[in-house]
Amino acid sequence: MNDNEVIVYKLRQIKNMLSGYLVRVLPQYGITPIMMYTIEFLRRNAEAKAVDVANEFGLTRGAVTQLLDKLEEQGLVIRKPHPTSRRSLQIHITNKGNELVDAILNAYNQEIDKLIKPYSSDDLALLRQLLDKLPL
Amino acid sequence: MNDNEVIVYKLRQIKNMLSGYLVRVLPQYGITPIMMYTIEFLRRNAEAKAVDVANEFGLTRGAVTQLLDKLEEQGLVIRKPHPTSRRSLQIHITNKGNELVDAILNAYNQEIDKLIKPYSSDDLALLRQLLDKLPL
DNA sequence: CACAAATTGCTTAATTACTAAACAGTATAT
DNA sequence: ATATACTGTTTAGTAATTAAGCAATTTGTG
Repeated sequence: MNDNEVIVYKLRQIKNMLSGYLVRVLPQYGITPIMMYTIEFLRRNAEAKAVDVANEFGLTRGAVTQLLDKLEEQGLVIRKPHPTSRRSLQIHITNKGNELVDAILNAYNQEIDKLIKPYSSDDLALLRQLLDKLPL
Repeated sequence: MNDNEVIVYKLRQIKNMLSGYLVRVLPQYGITPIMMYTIEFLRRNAEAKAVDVANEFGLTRGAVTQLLDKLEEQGLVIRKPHPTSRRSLQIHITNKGNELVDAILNAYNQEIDKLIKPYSSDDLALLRQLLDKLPL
């Protein structure tokens, strides 16, 4: 295999490892991947409406209604009136929601840290430089 | 953010990008991620039984029965009698199954290739060396 | 301005992927 | 030989999702 093929293969392995970890661990926190991703998305986009969540994840608006129902039942988010449009929602993340996602991300990042444990600090700096070039 | 944090963040972005691509593209091929992964697993483990598929993906045996039903309906695999144990199955991937997965992997790898397009061949060699150190 | 068209969120019925539990046939171990 | 374990299947139920339609609101246009 040439460099290119090996790199593609390794990136897939990284993806499978990370996906697998999330799927195994999230049930312990009582939420699903889409619930986790939604809260993360709302953190990065505080002004996002329900329809934005639908577009971000390729869900229907109906699915988002029910997703928000569950998140709200668990006290992770609160639906609020939108400040400028009465047909839209503004979705507020509760302290509980933020703390839950922080805890999950913390555990998740520790898992990823295990991956890069073999690297020296020189390697890490080099890897960072290389990853910074990715068009993400 | 220090090197470590940036790397963890970038690895997550890579994972999200790859997962998202698969989820968007697989429906066009008429199969689901688990169907795709199952055929890939069976390619790497020609002697695998249904119960091995269940263990590999954390499914119940009942779920695998139905998964194989679908794969067989679409002509992607064939259940065969196991050569040594009459209570087990041997699962044969058809030409159609192999060709389908080849086509998907080809498209998928091209997508990943886009990611690493910015790299010079020196960068690629370096990146490969670094990725080779990952404990995967 | 008036009113048609588009947007937004919600509801409901159906679909899909899955589990849990029970079953039948087969293999293993004592 | 007989109990125990393994393998795959079936069935009923659950959870996440879509599609389609509704109501309220907003936007665009004559």
